Amino acid sequence: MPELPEVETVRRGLAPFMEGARIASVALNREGLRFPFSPGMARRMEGRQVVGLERRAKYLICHLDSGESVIMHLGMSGSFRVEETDPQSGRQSREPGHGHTPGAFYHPRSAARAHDHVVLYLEAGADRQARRIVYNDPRRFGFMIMERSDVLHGHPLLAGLGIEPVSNALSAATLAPLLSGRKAPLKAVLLDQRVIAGLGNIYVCEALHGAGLSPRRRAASLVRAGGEPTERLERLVREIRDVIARAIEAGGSSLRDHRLTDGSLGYFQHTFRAYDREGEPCPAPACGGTIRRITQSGRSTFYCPSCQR
DNA sequence: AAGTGAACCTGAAGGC
DNA sequence: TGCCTTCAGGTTCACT
Repeated sequence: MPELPEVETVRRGLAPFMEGARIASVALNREGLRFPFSPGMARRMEGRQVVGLERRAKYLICHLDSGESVIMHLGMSGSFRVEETDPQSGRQSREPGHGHTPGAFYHPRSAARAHDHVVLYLEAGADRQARRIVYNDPRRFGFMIMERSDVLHGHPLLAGLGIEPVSNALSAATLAPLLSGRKAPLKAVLLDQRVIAGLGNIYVCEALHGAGLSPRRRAASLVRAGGEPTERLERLVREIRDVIARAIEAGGSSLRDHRLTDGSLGYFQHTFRAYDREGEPCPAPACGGTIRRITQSGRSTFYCPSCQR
């Protein structure tokens, strides 16, 4: 499901409700997801205050005042929703608009749903309502595990991550040594989280189309023999930054599962130029080509053979 | 060593 | 209608 823009959208949706809130209780509705939940995870979260909600690549990291953090990943089909609960009864509010915080979203469909695996119950406070944060994940490729905050960086899941695309660390100069010598297709290398952390199938396809580069080209072909980045690599970096920024702005792409935490849809999918557009005319100016679909290392690639060389 | 493909799991969509 | 196949935004592990 979610690539970096979707995860960032989720983070922005959750942060106003979670940061500063205290976790009253936690319901784990199964033993685990892709991995078992950490031992005593619910108990270790209960009574703790959320001091920050951070994103790294496609990971969400929830920092608690206990000095522990929860590392979360949405896998292919994970999503969060925020529900307001009646502080008196603890049940769901029935009427929208009554006494709810401005900017807090009311969910008319508030009943528990299939695949609701984790529920965080947040305490009411002086200026906040009682709420619950519900994690739903039909395919269960996502996970939540706990780790001490001071050693988070060294956790095996996070330690090997590559360049964060929405940071100054991403540049042709930093990317060049990572592509140098790699004869795998450019598409495959851009999907490698150890190179750039956060890109997925959609945004790699879109960035390559924007840059006019073939997904089949060898990754090393964007680096000169001396290790210097080529003009093509400079262009690719600009496209990556641009497509990620525009997608975040649009609330991500909603194909099937992705929802903003208020239940609304991202709309970046309407601006796809190549992804999922097999057989359609290439939107590049004066190209006249047709978007093709091929398979590369088991994943669909969408590209225009005419303008992507 | 590096690159490819299968596996994990459920649900939606399309073909017949 | 219903059954079957294919595919899906990710990651890891086992092969070659």
